[in-house]
Amino acid sequence: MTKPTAANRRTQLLDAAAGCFSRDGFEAASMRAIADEASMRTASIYYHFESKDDLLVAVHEEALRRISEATGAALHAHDDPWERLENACAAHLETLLTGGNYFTAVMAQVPSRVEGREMIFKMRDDYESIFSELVADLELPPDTDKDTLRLMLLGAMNWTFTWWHRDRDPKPRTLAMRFVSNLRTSLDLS
Amino acid sequence: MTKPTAANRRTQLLDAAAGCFSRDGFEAASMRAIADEASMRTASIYYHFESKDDLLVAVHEEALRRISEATGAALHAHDDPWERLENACAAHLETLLTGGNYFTAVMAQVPSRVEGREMIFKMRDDYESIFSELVADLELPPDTDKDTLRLMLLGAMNWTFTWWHRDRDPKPRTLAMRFVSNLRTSLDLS
DNA sequence: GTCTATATGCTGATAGAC
DNA sequence: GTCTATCAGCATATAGAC
Repeated sequence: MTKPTAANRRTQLLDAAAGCFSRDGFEAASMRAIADEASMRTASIYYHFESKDDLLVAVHEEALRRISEATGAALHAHDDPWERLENACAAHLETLLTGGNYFTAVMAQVPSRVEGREMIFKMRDDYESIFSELVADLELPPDTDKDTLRLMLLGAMNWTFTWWHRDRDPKPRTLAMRFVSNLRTSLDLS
Repeated sequence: MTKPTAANRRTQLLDAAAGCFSRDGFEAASMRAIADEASMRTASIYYHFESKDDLLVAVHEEALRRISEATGAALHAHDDPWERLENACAAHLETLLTGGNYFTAVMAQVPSRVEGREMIFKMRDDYESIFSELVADLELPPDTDKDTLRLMLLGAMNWTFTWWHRDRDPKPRTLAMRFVSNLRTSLDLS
């Protein structure tokens, strides 16, 4: 039995916001709907959060905290740089695709007028720097552009949320392995 | 000197809609703003389009018509399957990144309540089938999953619109070549 | 075809009681 | 901390004159 505290009411509200943003999109989600889903009145939200924009930033913070933790854990699990990359990709993709509302909410485009937009982009960049390090440790052909490689891999992974369905498509880990394998080996037999 | 006709007023309206959707996002863009940008009154829009949703579908139609034309033209330009793929990717990426408002508008998530959502997804699928054919023609190692390969490539390309800036990053064609090259050759030197 | 005028409803946010 | 009540504004869409 948990006592209701300011902290867990805030969490409850954040969950509700993630759910609404993820289902309806940020603009179409209303403060009323978020309040409903958290069993509160609209006005009560403003005790915990300054504004709707503030709520979006907080959802991003939580999502990036979670995925940083998951991907970061894979970082020191192996010696071989390619294996480290594989594992980080698997963690990234698993979190993204099966991590629930927070990630669906975060993968949408951030509307241009949102206060705190810059902070959101900064948090993303910070997280993605994990992949810069992973790619930097690879031994690559001298003409390979490492930025392009990192962005290619992140793009392939991040785009999956537009098409991936749990019941139809390969498991996130399988997908991650295939992505890395396609890069690592030569696909040209001709 | 062009006479104002229903057809070119419609085009003007479509351009305005693409601009507003691309700048503000679909939900945040208002019919007033679209009308303003087309130098009309709000009510006049409804002579040409049934609803705001209808406008979004029309913008998608036009965008997909344009990119299909560009990418399709690259399809028969070469004999070698890898060269054909390279060229189709270059065309896809060039159109996406330098094709203006229509593509910025189309790359955003389609809100779940939009009437005509299914039609939009069908148009996308139809377009992307070009890449299924291109990948089908490649000679690949027997354990390569062709769906994963296609989706990986399309993901890498489509995600570029979240980070690419004209003044900072490589030209679309260069990027496309690097993407394909990363797949075609082996990156693992160890 | 485009206009003016307006219906109807929902929006984010605030004031102030409890 | 949460509530009731409400503000002021903007949304999409329609009616009907011209």
